[in-house]
Amino acid sequence: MGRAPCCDKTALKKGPWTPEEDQKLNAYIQKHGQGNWRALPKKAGLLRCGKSCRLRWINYLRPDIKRGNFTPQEEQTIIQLQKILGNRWSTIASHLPGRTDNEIKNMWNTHLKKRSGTNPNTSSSSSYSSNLCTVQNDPRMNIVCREATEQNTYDTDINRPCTPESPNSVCNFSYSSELPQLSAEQIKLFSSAYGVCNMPEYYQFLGSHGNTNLSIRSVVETDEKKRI
DNA sequence: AACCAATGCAACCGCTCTGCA
DNA sequence: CTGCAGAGCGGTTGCATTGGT
Repeated sequence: MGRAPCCDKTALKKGPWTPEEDQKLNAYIQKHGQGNWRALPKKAGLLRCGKSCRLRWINYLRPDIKRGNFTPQEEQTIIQLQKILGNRWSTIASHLPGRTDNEIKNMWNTHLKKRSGTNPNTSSSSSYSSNLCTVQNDPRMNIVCREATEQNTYDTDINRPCTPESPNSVCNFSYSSELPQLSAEQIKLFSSAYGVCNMPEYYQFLGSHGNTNLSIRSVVETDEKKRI
């Protein structure tokens, strides 16, 4: 016995959306808001799977979607973040307002992958599921994160804010004691992804802690205090 | 003009994650 | 603690368009 299908596919329409369907979906969400995608198609009078409706809304109909070509700055951001995060498109998309994960993924696969010279076989996403995953392939980038299965203090969702109320959201990156410290360039890359700090100070701070375990939150907090 | 290959994008599929009973 | 349902994510596919011969 296999997994139950998410919806009855036999009676559902597939393929490109028509303007009428877009209008129905749009009208329904304007009136009732997002949520309960499974029930939405029926209520909105659409012969579509809930997943399909969600995708259509998120990637195309949402009012805050930015249309048109990517700016060079956006492209740079994608390249940098992909180096650090791997193919975590939704996380990357959260750094680019108005852009969707699907759009970014397509952009990467069709344009940026070639330009950045990334070998698809060594992308960090493939190593992400291992117990200790190296964020970057450069052996000097010794930021390793422990899987949640090993330590509950690590949270794989970097978007979730680290707050005192949710200690499990602390991103506990540890620096292996046998390995050299990060280069300034690597720190810059890392920091630009998280938007956390002022380079020279941050580099000094990390350098001074290069051989100890530390949490990103404490780095950020200490750095902010220093600047206040 | 006709054909074919390459490209780009929208949408689908299947798996994982999360919240809740 | 466990199992289930719904939501979310990333990889892949299919098709329309574009460019080259």
